[in-house]
Amino acid sequence: MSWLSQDQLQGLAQSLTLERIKRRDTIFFEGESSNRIYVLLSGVGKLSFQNRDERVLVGFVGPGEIFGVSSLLPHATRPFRCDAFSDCVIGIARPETFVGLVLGVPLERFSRTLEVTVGRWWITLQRYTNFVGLSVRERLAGALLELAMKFGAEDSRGILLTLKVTHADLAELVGASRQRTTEQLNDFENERVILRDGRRLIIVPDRLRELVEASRI
Amino acid sequence: MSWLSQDQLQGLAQSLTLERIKRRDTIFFEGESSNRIYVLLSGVGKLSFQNRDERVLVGFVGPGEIFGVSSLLPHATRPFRCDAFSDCVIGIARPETFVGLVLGVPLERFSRTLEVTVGRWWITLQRYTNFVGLSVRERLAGALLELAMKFGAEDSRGILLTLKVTHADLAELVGASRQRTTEQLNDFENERVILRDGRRLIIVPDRLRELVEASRI
DNA sequence: TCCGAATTGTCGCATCGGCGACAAATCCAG
DNA sequence: CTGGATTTGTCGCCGATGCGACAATTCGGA
Repeated sequence: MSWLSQDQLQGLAQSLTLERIKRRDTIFFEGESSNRIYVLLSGVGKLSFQNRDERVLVGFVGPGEIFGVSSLLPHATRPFRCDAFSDCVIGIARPETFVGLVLGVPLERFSRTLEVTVGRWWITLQRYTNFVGLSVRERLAGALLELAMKFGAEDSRGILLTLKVTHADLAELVGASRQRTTEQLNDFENERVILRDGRRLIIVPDRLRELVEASRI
Repeated sequence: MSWLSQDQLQGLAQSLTLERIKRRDTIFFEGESSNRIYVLLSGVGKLSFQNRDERVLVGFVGPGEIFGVSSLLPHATRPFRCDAFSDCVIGIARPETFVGLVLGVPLERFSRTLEVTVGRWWITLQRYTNFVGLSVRERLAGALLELAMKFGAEDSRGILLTLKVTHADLAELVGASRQRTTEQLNDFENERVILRDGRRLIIVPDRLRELVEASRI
């Protein structure tokens, strides 16, 4: 914790609420709204989430690390859950207090800065973690949906992708072969999940979302 | 760009250097040291990197977005390269100026805060993007190396993992089946890339690194 | 407009890896 | 110390997907 001045350390120590967590107990659940930030004082934490029927272990938290960071983003919910991998002692703080102490800036301002700068990482990380264990079909569905959100224009038939991406681009995006991507896109077209206007894609978000949700039961 | 006050917007506008980039030209390369931050004023950018022999497309950058964010972290190099996916107009700023304007805090302070809070996301994102297109063998090698860095203790024979992880844990971490993970760990043991002390793992980082590097040619 | 280049469509084959099933080894709580 | 629970080791089968090859189509610059 040597990144703080002596004063800051003292201030932080005072505003932390300490708690002991037994091995395998949960510190927070995925989907909860995030209004606390944590410091791991001793032990090891485990970040994970449930993707379809399999657990994805996102990473471990070591002593001295700060976690539960989604509380620093605007209107964020926990994307992962955190369990004690061994017996832990944690410090709990309100994000307002934490940011005020460490940076001397109001949380709201810091939040917004985070959002516009590292927000993309956040989104991208969620895409990648979600993709673990999913088939090409599902990864592609997710990617199309994300593209539609970002580069879509309303159309009578759905959302028109204003970005002219080749199948090879999409393949690189979802980590699949070009051929498989072509085949899957054709399947989607047959199922009316996407339409084509020349080489432009029109996405029917509702149908696509069904596919993605189906994988998230 | 509505997240800034009128004053801030003006200040930012003044300190941005504008540049036009033609489609397919590169804005920055992976591995470069990051000392500039960018705002995409028009066009679309593409973030990608080369993993072994295949390109991984990490994501697209849309108008109004800020990119090249690794320049906000201490001693960072670009993890991805950025190309203009269509003709672009970009604004370039020094990170010091940007942070001063947006937050009114010295860059160094902000950097450190970023590092201890969202730094883990950064690392994790790199792990996940690197894993795309790799075999279980290579993913496992990478994960072991990461664990050794984080939870390792020096040992005469290598790095002793102080974390007692089961094969099932490792499997969840790399997105593989438990059986496959067991088999691969045995292969590693036969190749003397890892050793065992009971159920404790001892990692020989040099050998393991060879495996990971081999995949990165 | 026209032609080479890029993109899309479609095979078949080889392989990686998931999954069920079960035995063996090891651990831990009483 | 001991017995059930957990973890590890090992099969065999099979589906998903990568990859090479090539034709058909479409695009975009001269």
